Amino acid sequence: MNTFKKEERLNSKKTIQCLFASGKSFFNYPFKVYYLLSDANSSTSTAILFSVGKRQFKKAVDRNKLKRLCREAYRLNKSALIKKIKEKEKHMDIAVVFVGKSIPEYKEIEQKTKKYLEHLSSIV
RNA sequence: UUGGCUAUUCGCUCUAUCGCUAUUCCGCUUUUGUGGAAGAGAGGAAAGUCGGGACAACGCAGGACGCCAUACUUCCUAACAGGAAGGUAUUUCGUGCAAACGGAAUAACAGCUAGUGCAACAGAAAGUAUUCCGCCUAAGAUUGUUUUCGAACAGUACGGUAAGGGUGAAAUCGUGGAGUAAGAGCCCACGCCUGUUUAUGCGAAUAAACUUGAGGUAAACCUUAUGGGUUGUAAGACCAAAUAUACCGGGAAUUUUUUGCUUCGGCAAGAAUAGAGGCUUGUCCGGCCAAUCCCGGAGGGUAGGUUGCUAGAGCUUCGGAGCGAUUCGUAGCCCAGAUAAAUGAUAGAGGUUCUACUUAGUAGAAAACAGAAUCCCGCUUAUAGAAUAGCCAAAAAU
RNA sequence: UGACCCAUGGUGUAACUGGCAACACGUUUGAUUUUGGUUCAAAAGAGUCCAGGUUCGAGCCCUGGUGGGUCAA
Repeated sequence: MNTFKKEERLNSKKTIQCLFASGKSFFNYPFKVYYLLSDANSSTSTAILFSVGKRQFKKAVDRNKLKRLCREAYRLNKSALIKKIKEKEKHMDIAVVFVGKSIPEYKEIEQKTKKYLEHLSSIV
């Protein structure tokens, strides 16, 4: 099922700081992706957060909309990555930062999301 | 009919699939987790944080001052810098010969007759008025001439004069008359304005009579009246986990210490508790502040959860009170509660507006401002488009 | 979420208690020099973030907005 529960989201201050400090990153315009691989220690295999900067988008409406679109795209396309990580018995923290300066269409976001998910699964 | 302004109301709807957030019910397992079902899930401004409350914590009691806010009147409200009704002033439109009346808009609309201050440049003078130009020579002063030695005539300003000129944003009430040497609210009439009294009105005020003649500026200091303690839900309360012992509060018991004498029980003298200093809402008054033991809190560390948290100055219907803001009663309803941040995506149908084709259908396009974070009441700002009412303007028809 | 501050030539700052918006650097032109720099002489460049109001007169006072920044954790 294409669910997206709270456990799959990254919401601890400590782990987020750890991720940005010691995680690796790559660009895939309009996204910048941070990730950190570790051994499996919890029930879930991935935890992700989406971020849109206040500098690019001043209005809260735009930021909310972008985050929702990104989350929707991830929810519908994440199954392949999770499967692969589960086989290897690992855990991955991911942070996706939106770097672009205009709001793209949903289809465009979906394509880019697929790309970076493929990249991540190849790393695993 | 079109356009503008003001006020009020609304600000896309429905269906399917896949999700997210909490709630209720059922099943399985049962600390909890998991599966299914049901109905619910951003706004008129959620924004700005500009007023005002609710709620909470804090101060060692209390008082004075300071500071801040408000400012025509009455009413409404939990309260307000909000609203309603009314008054006054200004602007504007209409009617009218005019006086005036009516409509609309705007107003930080208490007090310079409480005190202090300020007014560049220009100008004589910017505030107890004053003589730069001008005007006058009546009285007094002074110069000259004449002289019947009483004075007369002609000048003058160091005399009189604020009517006129010029300067300025502003020049000591305005217009007309009387008056005078020339002039002046010096006097008179009308007007404006200040105060008092009377009448009407709850009141702001209005009207009449008498009186006064006094420049502007309070979004200058200030005065008067009224109100305000300060800080804010990241306030605060609780649980779990964690635990060296600085510091603080409360209670208990005593005074303590130095030197000298001693019969070792005490006695005598001095010092400390005074002052200074510190703490206490912005200041002052005022208040509190030595050491030992016990109890409690707190610091450090760990950084999670619960609560506060959403049933309320709540919404809707009907009826009453009031010009109105608003309020009273009755019946019904439950309407977001997230926490690195839920309220979304896709597809289809319909409605609205615009454009094109063409003549009532087809095709295409568009849909603003904007996202809860303790909650309410207002204000301000942003806003595609739609509806209703009033006013204004233009055009057309009758 | 709450509290608060600032905005003036291209840049950095002034402007007392409302009265001609000033200074430095930079820019341009000329002189000096074989040329450049230094130095000297001159010139241009703003109407004070925006919109209203008070006032005879606002950079300054008042109101509303815009943009930027600071603090509390």
